[in-house]
Amino acid sequence: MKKISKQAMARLPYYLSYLKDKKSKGIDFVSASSIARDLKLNDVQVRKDLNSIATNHGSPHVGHNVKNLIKDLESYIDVNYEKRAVIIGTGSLGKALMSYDGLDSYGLNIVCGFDVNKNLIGSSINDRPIYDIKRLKEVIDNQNIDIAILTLPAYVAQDVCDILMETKIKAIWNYAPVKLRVKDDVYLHNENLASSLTIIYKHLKKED
Amino acid sequence: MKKISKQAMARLPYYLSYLKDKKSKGIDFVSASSIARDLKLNDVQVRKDLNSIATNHGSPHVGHNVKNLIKDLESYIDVNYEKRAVIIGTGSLGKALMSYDGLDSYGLNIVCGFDVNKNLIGSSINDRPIYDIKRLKEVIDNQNIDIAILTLPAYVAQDVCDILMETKIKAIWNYAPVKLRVKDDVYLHNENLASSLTIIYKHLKKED
DNA sequence: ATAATATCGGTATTACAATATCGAAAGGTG
DNA sequence: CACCTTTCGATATTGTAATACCGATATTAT
Repeated sequence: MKKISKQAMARLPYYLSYLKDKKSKGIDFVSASSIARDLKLNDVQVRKDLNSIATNHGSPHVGHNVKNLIKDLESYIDVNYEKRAVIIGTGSLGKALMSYDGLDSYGLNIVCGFDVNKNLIGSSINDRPIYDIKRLKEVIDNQNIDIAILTLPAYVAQDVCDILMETKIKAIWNYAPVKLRVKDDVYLHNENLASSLTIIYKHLKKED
Repeated sequence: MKKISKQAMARLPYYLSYLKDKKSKGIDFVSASSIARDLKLNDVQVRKDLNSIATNHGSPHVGHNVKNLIKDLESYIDVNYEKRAVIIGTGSLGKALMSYDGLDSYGLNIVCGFDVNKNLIGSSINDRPIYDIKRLKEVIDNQNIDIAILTLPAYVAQDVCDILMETKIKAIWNYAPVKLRVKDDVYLHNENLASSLTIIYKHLKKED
């Protein structure tokens, strides 16, 4: 499998969703050109992306086999292998993500949540228990947790992150608006809803 | 105000959060170099970003005035002016975002939700009512809604989007994994949690 | 007062992703 | 059966954002 850019990686779920839709409509072949048209991408870019992940080539005037492409994408993204995650911080965003099941189809299993609030500890959201944050290391190490989703206030994020560095965690999906220090072997991915809003606002102002 | 890139725009909330933290600790001046160190960015990049949005220059060996920078960032991002939004599709993700109040401080007011499900219509989440999706145009046009947040299944997204094109909506924040067709004067911003997951998964696999 | 140092802003340069161009191959059309 | 169209993959080229470099300036230290 070839190495592809982050941006290309981010496009894969769009291809997957698009192809599943085509498959459900009984369409067996699609060309890179038509994908590009429908997803508003450049056709060369689509071909490059697909070539990086597909095991078979497309053929001129026919395109790619839809079922094979789906299989290739799913295997490349690795949706069929269970990834175990925990949510740290069950405030409004953490609660929100614990209630959200939309990533199930990507093999993500949110096992439980953690908090410091005594009133929340022991309760559960969407059938997922909330534990005392003191149990972080114990739970992560014993329950084979791969991913920690950080949905907590900025000022405690680094402290919790430091505790995580003592565990077997492999990746952190950070929603706090800070850049965290992590060990080299832990992958850090930053998400920031405010970043999106900032971009949207700029476009609102243009019209005013 | 100079034009800055999308990526730079996405960094602004990090600067803002960082500076507010410094301010709360009683720090009055901060250098671009130290910001770069702490946020793990390149110092030249930070200077370029700050120069684009700041009204005052920083001075050598002193840095920038924290309070002024915060003011400049807030005014550039436009957090003090209320932006009114609706959530379309109150499934698990829509419900999640309606429960989330973290964007209040960015001036985002989520006014209400919309759904087709008779059981949900008339109820409310986090004190925000859920209306019948048939009332979309009426509510958006009469209540000065700027932003529509789309949290609905991929196969209905374009249909709803087409209805939105008949309203006064100014921007769409799309969480459905499809690329929508919109009018030129409506700004479309795509968000895809699966894109982030895809990138994270790739790094998990490396270590295995 | 003078030297050392940290920081600034502006101007290259580099790196990387997106796009344009091209010849070849497969299928359809007159 | 020859020709046109669509699509392919490979190889430039372009465009944009990140980074490195450089001279200038302000503060601190000797």
